[in-house]
Amino acid sequence: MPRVRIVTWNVNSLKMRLPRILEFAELHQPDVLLLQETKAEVAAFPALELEAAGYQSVHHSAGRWAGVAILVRDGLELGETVLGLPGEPDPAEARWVEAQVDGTRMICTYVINGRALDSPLYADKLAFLAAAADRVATLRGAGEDMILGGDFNVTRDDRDVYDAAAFEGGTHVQPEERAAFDTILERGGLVDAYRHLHDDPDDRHYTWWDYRAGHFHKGLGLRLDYLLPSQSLAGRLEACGIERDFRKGTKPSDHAPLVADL
DNA sequence: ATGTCACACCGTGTGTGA
Repeated sequence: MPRVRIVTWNVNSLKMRLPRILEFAELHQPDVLLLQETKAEVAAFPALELEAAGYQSVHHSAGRWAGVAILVRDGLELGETVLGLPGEPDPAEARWVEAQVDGTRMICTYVINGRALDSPLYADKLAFLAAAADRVATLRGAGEDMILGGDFNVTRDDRDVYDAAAFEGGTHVQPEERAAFDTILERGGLVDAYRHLHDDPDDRHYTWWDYRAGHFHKGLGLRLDYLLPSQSLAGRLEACGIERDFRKGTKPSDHAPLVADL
């Protein structure tokens, strides 16, 4: 695989965010984009606009909610695609899509939020994370290199949370969620690309900020978005960073893009 | 500040999901 720039970005509606996505593509020239929360019907997917910008795409749609897509720059080979995750709680929610890109499997996921610890959706979240671990273990066993990226709705440790006390008793910070995340890394043989390059005890950089109450302006965010390459690819990591500028300006998503060069 | 944004629906607001 030649040097690639890969991006994960929860865009919170592809339709609303298309101008910012095209702006981002023009500025940063990514080779692969993993997009979550497309919130677009199949027929509403802006394939022609993306083709005009130089990208082929695969979209797994759930209509008005969730939805994930992989965009691949012209010149890279977009091969086999897979829609859905074996064993996921509700396949109709469209939270997992895979595509072979020049022989490397790119995977884009939007993990179930969970809402609250006493919600059935929280059990579904843990089940989804377990199914993801099974899937990456299967792929690893088949000898495949991969890059799994997306919005995991989990922080890995308290560095990833602006105020751990404020989240006590809530989702996104629980030890069982974090353990489920670590199991994905272990069983898939994957590396947290951002932490691989930025592991200072005081490194506090976030990828999501609530739209409300000026949280972005106040620096109150969470690190929820990840790029997880196979260990065999991680040695080639040159850079991994968060493009905070795309959380600003006109009609931003509540997530910033996470970019890795490898 | 319980503070915003985006979706669908016959809608000029309300419910749902984040």
